[in-house]
Amino acid sequence: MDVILHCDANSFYASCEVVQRPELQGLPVSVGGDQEARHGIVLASTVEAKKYGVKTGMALWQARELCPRLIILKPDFRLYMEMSRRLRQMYQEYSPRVESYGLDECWLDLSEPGMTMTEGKHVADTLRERAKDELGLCLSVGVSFNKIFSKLGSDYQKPDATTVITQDNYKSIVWPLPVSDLMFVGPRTTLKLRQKMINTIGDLAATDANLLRGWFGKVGVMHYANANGLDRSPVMETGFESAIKSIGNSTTTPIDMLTCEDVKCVITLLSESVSTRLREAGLQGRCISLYLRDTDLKTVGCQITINHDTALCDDICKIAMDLFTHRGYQAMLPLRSAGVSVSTLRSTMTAVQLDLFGMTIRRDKLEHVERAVDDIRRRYGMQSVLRGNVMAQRAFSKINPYNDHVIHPVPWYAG
DNA sequence: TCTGGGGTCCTAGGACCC
DNA sequence: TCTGGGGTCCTAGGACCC
Repeated sequence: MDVILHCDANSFYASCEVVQRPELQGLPVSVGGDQEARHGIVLASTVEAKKYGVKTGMALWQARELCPRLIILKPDFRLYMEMSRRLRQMYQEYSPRVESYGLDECWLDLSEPGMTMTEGKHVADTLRERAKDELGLCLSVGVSFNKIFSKLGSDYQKPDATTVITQDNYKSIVWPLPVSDLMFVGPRTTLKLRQKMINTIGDLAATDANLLRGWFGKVGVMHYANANGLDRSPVMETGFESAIKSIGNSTTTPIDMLTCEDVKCVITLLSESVSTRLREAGLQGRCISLYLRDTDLKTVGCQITINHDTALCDDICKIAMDLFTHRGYQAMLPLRSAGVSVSTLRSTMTAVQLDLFGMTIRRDKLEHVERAVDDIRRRYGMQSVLRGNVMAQRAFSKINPYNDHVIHPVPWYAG
């Protein structure tokens, strides 16, 4: 029988902090993202903080208004990654197929001949006990016959609960829930569905699949299948990692970017981080994207595909700046946020064609220089080497996209 | 002074080639 | 010379996840 568990560590970031610092137990604690920028948000909160209405995604200043005593901590991703690793290690004792979904969620596939939902629930309860005893973390677990329903089950009751959704009871448990509870049904889709009088997952399940295809394309067909318990996407083998498709950094600056020089400074910093991360991953790419957000929060993105792969900061920065200047984005100044990313990636191991004009040699030299800088920065910190145009811009030079970025991959789209 | 940052996939239109 | 179909690549934008 197919038995799939979805384990969700409740308030993961905040809980990790409390585990490490027991004196915070019982106090309202939140972990805040990006406190240096103006619009830091709440990444996670303890139960005590939630009592005041503090929620994930809320601006930090709003959270402080709701709860003046709120203790706001800087995120410590090293700690979260370590706790995440220990959790996964525990899960792996129960299944050879443990698929991570972010740092705090996993699917476990217990399917095998003779397996039952009852046994699945037993494993779920055991995991919750062990997580509490051995790691100090609280889990909510969904047990079901597919990934979508097990995920829904782990959201159904929290914190610290197991929910079992079977072929026999899903119509009574799942169908009365609002459509927005279904994975991949976000705010926009919910709104569109509501306008068509489709409010519950049951309503969605009863809607003609072709109608949904007409409204939402192939994603609509996926919604139909998910609502009807027809999802059969596999839980990936432990250790499976999907290929990286893009590497990028973006940042909301401490003060608005007012001039082209400001923008250049920020784009330089972003490009340096992206370039270093590409080298670390052994990747290079040929599609360079620029993203900008102005003070009205209007965002635009543009991209260009060049005729060679690159991981050079020099290239990435120059091309991103070309996009900025040659497409009239100066008109968007002042800017609040900017991003640079590289996609259409290839492994550096893949052989490159040598050109006849010495370009390859020149690029090799540049790469040597950039690698040397990587090395110095690894040893003495990111600020140990700064470009001239960056050093000149005091307000932006302390932005550190490389250190701030969160390793938090969320692959898999059931489409 | 109102949602940060890092990703993935899908779609539609245009360009270009056969 | 004109027309149509099909495939692929590129770009912008939308939607979703944690």
